[in-house]
Amino acid sequence: MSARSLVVESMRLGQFMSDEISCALDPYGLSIQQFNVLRILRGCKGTPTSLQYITTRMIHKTSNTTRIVDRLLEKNLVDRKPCLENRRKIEISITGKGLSLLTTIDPVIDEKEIEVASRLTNEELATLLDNYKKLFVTL
Amino acid sequence: MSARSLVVESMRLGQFMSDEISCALDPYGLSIQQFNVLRILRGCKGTPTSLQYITTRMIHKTSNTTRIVDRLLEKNLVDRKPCLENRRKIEISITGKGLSLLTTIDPVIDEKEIEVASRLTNEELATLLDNYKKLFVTL
DNA sequence: ATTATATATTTGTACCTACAACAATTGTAA
DNA sequence: TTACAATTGTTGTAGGTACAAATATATAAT
Repeated sequence: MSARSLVVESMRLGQFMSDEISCALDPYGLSIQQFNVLRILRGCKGTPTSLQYITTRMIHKTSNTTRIVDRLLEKNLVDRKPCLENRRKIEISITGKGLSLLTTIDPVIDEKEIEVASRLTNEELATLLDNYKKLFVTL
Repeated sequence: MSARSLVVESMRLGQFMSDEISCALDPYGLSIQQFNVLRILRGCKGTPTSLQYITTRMIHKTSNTTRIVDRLLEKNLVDRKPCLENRRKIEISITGKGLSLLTTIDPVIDEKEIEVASRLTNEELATLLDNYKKLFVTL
C-alpha cells in the first residue's frame, strides 16, 4: 500500500531532523556539516586526523571535506599541517577555540535531540531504530 | 538512551532513500528535485500552475523553484507563460515530452520503491509511518 | 489619486552535494 | 631503476538549499 510513502516520508523526516539541528546551530555560525566535522575531530582526542578519515565518518560520503575544513580553518576552529611521515596526508586537529565552542553548543543540541525523541515512547524509539536497520540492508 | 541516534539515523535514512531514487533517475538526466517538480505538474492534469504552488508541494520548502523550472525548460519538459489574469504570476505546465519521459520513468521508480519497502513487513511499514507522524508534530 | 501593504517571482550569495579530473606522493613489480 | 598502480588531497563544474534583498504587480487604506 505505502511503498511510495515510505521513500517520500523518510526523505521528509530526514529533512525535518536536519532542519531542527541547523536551526539550533544558527546562533553559533556553524553549518550542520561543519558541526559534524568538529565533533568527529573532538572524538579523535587530540590525535591529528587525515581528511580521508573525516570523510568516512560523515553522513554525506561524497561531500567535499577539503572545503568544509577550509571554512573551519578560517574561523580558527581547526588546525592543519602537512603530515611528515606521509607527505600526501594532511593532519587536521581541533583547536582550543573549537573545543570550547563545542562545549557551548553541546547542551543545546542534546536538548533538541531529547525533545524530538520524547515524542516517542522508549519502545517505539527502539522499534523505529530497529526498522531503520532493516531498511539500510544493501545487497 | 538513543535520542542522538534518532536524529542522526533519521538523517542517514533520508539520505539513503534520496540516493536510491537519484541513482535510478540518473540514466534519464533528471535530478530528484526536477523529477519531483515534473510529477507535481503532471498531478495538475493540464491546468497550468504557479511557481508558488509548486513550491508548497516540494520536499525542500525553501528550494528555489525558479531555477529548477529553468532547467526543465532547457530540456523542453515544461512550458512557461505569463498569466494574463494576474501578471505577477507565471503559468507552468508539463509538455508532451515531459509526460512521456515520466511514463518511461514511472515503472523504474515504482520498482525501486517497492524493493525498498519489501524489507519490512506490512505491519512494520504501517508502524513506521505512524511513528513518522508522531515525530513531525510541531508546536 | 497616493501611499502603504501584500503577493509572486527573480536574483544574489554562501554553503553544500555529487562527480570527475588532476596532481603529488608512495608502493610495487618488471 | 623505471614504469605502473594505488593513495591522498585539491580543484572544477553542475545542480541544490537556505536566506535575504530586489522587482513588479495587485490590493487596501487614507
